[in-house]
Amino acid sequence: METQNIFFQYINKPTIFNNKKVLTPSFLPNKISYRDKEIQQLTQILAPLLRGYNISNVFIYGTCGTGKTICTRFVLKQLLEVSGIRKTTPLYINCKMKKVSDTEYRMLAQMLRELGEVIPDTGLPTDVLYKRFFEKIDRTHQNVVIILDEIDTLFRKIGDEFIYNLTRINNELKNSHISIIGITNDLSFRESLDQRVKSSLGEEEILFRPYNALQLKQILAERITDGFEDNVVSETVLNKCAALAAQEHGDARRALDLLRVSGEIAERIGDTILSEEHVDIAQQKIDSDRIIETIQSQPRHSQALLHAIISLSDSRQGKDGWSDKRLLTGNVFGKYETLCRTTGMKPLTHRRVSDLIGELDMLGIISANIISKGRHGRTREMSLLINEPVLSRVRAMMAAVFT
DNA sequence: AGTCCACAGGAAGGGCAGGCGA
DNA sequence: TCGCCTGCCCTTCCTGTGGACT
Repeated sequence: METQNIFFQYINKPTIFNNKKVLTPSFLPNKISYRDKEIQQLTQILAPLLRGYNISNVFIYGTCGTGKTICTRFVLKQLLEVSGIRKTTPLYINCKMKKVSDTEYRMLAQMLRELGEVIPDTGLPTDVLYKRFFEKIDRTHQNVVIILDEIDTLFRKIGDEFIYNLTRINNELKNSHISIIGITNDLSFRESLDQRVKSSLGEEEILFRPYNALQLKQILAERITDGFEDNVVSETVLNKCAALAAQEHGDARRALDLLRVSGEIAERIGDTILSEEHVDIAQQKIDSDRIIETIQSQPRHSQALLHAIISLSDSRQGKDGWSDKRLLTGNVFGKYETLCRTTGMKPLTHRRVSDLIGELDMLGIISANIISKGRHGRTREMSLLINEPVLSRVRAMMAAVFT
């Protein structure tokens, strides 16, 4: 008897998606709603490139999911379609990516790789990388537009010297020009910049305001038409996704994620129409997945540290008043050392663990504030920012890793 | 007012991995 | 192949800090 391929059931199964790509944040539509003014501003700034003129650096800011990145990509795509006197090359770098923008070396290496160069992870002096980068650009007679997404992260990690070097180098280029488009969610970021960087980077500024629920609804409706089969998404579900995302400061990316994940959940359980329950499950799943992925990508010692924090936090539950189990650096470090010993790991030093605590804080997994206990010294008091039911998933993950 | 604690966090340096050039 | 150089991760050493305690 002939055996059937195990994937047949999936091939023949009817899908509720028409084109799932349309529902991903990376999809670039032909038209972007409610951003005409911002697109026009950016177009005007970039337009001189077509005549071979140099352009100003641009600083784009606005909260999460307000269309900063997609509008920038949209305008650059349009620009590249109309060839100008001098070739334009966009270099897109997401500064939040680990192992990409942690150091000056890695940033330069990433930009050179985007330009087609082969660069080792380590071994070369940083000034050699600078030299190669500028030679490469100058040799090829082009306008390089460097888009630094989440530029605030870059500044926090490696300071402003890198950007300052990039902006200053235009004086040395004979045949090419570098422009920077800095994108950030952090509205207060610009105020914290060094004056000399501020003056060179923020020559032009564009502010993206959050979408309201009605605008989000319209944006979603446009994507639903292409993304889903007919009559899969009801008005009620559309309203719910738009309303939930509007609560998240008008985050369109969040709204799209909600829709797509809701669809995936419905499809997996064999439903042909999206319901509000699918959206509820999707909302939980998105939050949960983001945290789990972040934790999984951490080095083993960071995970052990988090495990120690969760264990301490658990054993504190139900106790009234502050006991010696408070999540203070000393207690957490003690627990971490014990955990390392039981699992055969060599514990890192107090100094290093202190930095790891800072990193977990920056990732939004824990909150760590410096407090003074007077005569009993200064320390950091931590609290977990992960709530149930995600915390249960994290506990299970930790148990699997450290037993 | 001075002391003291328990760290925070800066600076310097060691070990390792990897590239370069002779 | 080998010595030298570099970046990265980590340790070691050190100074600074805020507020309770004396």
